[in-house]
Amino acid sequence: MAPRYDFKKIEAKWRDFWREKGFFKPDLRDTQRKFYYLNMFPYPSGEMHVGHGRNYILGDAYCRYLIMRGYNVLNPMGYDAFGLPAENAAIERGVHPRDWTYRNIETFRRQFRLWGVEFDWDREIATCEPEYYKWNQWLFLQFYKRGLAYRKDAWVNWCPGCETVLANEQVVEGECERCGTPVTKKKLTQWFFKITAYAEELLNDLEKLEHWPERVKTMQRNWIGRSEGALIRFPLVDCDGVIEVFTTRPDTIYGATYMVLAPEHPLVDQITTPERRDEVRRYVERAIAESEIQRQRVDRPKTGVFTGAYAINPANGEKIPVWVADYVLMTYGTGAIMAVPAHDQRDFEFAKAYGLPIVPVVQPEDRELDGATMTEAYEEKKGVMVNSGPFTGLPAGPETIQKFIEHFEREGFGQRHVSYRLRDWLISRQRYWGTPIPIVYCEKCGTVPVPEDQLPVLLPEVEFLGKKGLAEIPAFYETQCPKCGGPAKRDTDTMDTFVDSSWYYLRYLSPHDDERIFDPELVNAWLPVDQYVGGVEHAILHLLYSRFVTKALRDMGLVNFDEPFARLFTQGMITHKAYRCVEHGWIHVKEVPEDETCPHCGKPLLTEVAKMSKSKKNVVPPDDIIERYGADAERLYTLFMGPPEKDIEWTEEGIRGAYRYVNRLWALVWDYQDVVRQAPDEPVRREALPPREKQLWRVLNEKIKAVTEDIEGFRFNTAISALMELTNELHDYIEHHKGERERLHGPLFKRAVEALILMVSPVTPFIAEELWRLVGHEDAVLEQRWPEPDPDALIVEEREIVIQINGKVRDRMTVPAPLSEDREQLEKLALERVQHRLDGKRVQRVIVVPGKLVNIVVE
RNA sequence: GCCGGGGUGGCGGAAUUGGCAGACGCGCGGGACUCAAAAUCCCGUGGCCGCAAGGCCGUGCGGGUUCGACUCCCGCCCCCGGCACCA
Repeated sequence: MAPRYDFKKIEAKWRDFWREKGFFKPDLRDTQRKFYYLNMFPYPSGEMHVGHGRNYILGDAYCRYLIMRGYNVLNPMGYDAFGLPAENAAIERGVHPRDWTYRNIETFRRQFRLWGVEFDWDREIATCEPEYYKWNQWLFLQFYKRGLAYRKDAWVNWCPGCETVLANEQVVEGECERCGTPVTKKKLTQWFFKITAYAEELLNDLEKLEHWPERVKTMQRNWIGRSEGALIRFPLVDCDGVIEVFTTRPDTIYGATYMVLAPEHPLVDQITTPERRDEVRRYVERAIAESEIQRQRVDRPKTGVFTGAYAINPANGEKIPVWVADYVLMTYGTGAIMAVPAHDQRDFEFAKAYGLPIVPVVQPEDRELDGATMTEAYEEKKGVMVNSGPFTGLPAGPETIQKFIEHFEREGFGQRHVSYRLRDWLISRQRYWGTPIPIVYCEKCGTVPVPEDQLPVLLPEVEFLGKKGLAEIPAFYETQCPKCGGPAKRDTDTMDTFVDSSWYYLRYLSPHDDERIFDPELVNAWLPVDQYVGGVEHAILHLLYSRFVTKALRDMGLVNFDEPFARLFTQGMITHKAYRCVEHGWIHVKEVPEDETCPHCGKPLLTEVAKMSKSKKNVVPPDDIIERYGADAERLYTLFMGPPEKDIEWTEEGIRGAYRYVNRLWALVWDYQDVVRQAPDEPVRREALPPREKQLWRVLNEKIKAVTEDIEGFRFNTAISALMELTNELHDYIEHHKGERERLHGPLFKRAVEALILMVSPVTPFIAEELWRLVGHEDAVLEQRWPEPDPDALIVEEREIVIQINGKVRDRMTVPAPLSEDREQLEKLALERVQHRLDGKRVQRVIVVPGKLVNIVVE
């Protein structure tokens, strides 16, 4: 009888072993078999839960596998350590964000160790260290030099909850991505990174990323939002100037019956006639005050006001009124449109509401459009151009659109233009816990970049100030101009933390270099990252910014690749039931009794399956799981629970199932360790094996093949099920010989058990290391070679042939392998075999699929 | 509305150049061990009919192609994610 599987003792025994042996430290000079594996680095918030494990356990298992395959694996870890939650937590607890952050980092390190998740710890980085953020500042200065960082006065997203501005990417359905507060607009002077300069390339290069999930690429395509069309200038009547519009339908210009400016459009004030001024001002003020959510509701009625001004339609010389309406957005195109109500549903609704003329210029083939009776806009590009001057009679479509644009270009009032939804990346943040922007404002010299040799601009060492930023710390912002030495003021904003994470994967190659941002030689040798893994929530934000920064660095000559991440895998979330009592609110999962009633009042609890969060009190900490079932069981369950890209619910039953398997594995190897240890180390020859042994030999090699292929494809769930099948097969084999160990085939049994231990080791490294010693080895599992299938073992001597009648399985027969390829023989044998079922029925046809089946078609 | 992904037992999920649907695990039922329970082990487990042998039905719905469809085609429904007054 095996002694109890004492996971605590075993895991404690091996916990520091791999680190001490240096298995996770690559030799960076050896790039022959290099593999750069990377998990998205975490934000160190409190402590990790089992959901975080999805990411890191997967990565650790994959890297252990790669090491055994002989790869030189770089798998580093760090912390995205700047950010607002640190400030908020610090405000709540009265500790400095730095202390809170470092305490969390300490917890994360402890948890990684408990999990057996190993990295090259010499490369650990934290973005809040001056050693790191100095290079954020350096990067900013390089961007500034090249015009990729610029300051402008703009309407920006403002989160009243976080008291800071946000990038467009951080506004989700009108709300702050972080805190959910409805976002408002503010006009501020802020720093931007010119990501739009790379819009076209960011879009086109998505095609190169064949190993990225389709949905991430689609999301980025949508986000970039390319549309082709034209810019057209409409001269104003009675005053100088023009209104420039962007349109994707230049062919409908003859149907433009009015124009609309966004409420924030700078021309609004200039062109509004005195008698309309009050009304326009009221409308504009109200529109600007409204939140983005209210304004962006698709279903709300169109509103607007007439400015009193007119413009000339440059195509036909007609005078058309200029309106202001909030359905036109200042942030897209030029902030102004030509309105063609007959062919644009939004313009149509507006025209109907305000009695503006509707003039069709595209007539469909099957009906006659009439502006007076139309009930909706005709948006299709099919039919014939009408009412369109020299274009009348042309077929509607792309060719005609081109002709229109050429006409505009000849006449000089418009030109071809591509517009993007993507806007420049606003990087200023009015917060303390971030990278100071290395810019000084001098009354004499203006905007002056901090010289590179004066970096880093350090965050001031202050008692934490609560919800106040650098703007409240004179000791920080009062400075001298680097150019003239006169009194000057520092920029008091910090950078968006997405700047920190947009290049960290480059820093891992030389994390402590204080001469330069990274070592280009190493970076070019090791990048792009071979495999990047993280949550899909970064599909746009982090991944788009990183792609942009990589391209910018390439154009500076610092890197020689176009894309930072060759392969991307997005793992799903782990969810858990959350319980709520109508009276007592969220109830912690640990306090919920078996019958799912409230521990305070006994009422039945409401349940929902949700992402683990402190607020819903449904967080499962790994520490508890490891205490009760061990890290190996948690790792096994995490990888077995389902396909890693899918969201999945954590259950107590599931972890128990995994624990059972680890126990079974322990007992199996323990009980038969002597058979393995004493077996002669001789090759297994298939021909020499008795039938049951032949089967074990075949199954073993099939499973080696299956497990290997599954791990390569990140299908750990099916890899583990194959390992379980192999374990079951071994049990069955032992059972076949009634557990009499002298009847077991030593060399074969040894091969099978050892392959099982090695193949399970990426998933359950602790027990694997222990079992490996138990069967008589002195060196480490990570020093072993990954098992290879023996092609000879995969040869099948007999095949089972399915016999169908009319496509339904009716019988099966086992035939020698060579015979299974003989169509005529198979047909004959099958007919004989099912003769009794065919009585009297006429056989019409027989389909034979060699090696697989015979289908007899009757009547 | 547009784009992407998906829908298979009580549950998580396997299976695709069209060829045995439900691997593996959970749960459940039965048995062994035990004074008893837990743990463990063994057997069973898609539904319906049948004592059984066996039969019928079955991969969201409706059609189609095919000897044969979870898999391919056409038309729908539902769920998840992204974008959305983007001109």
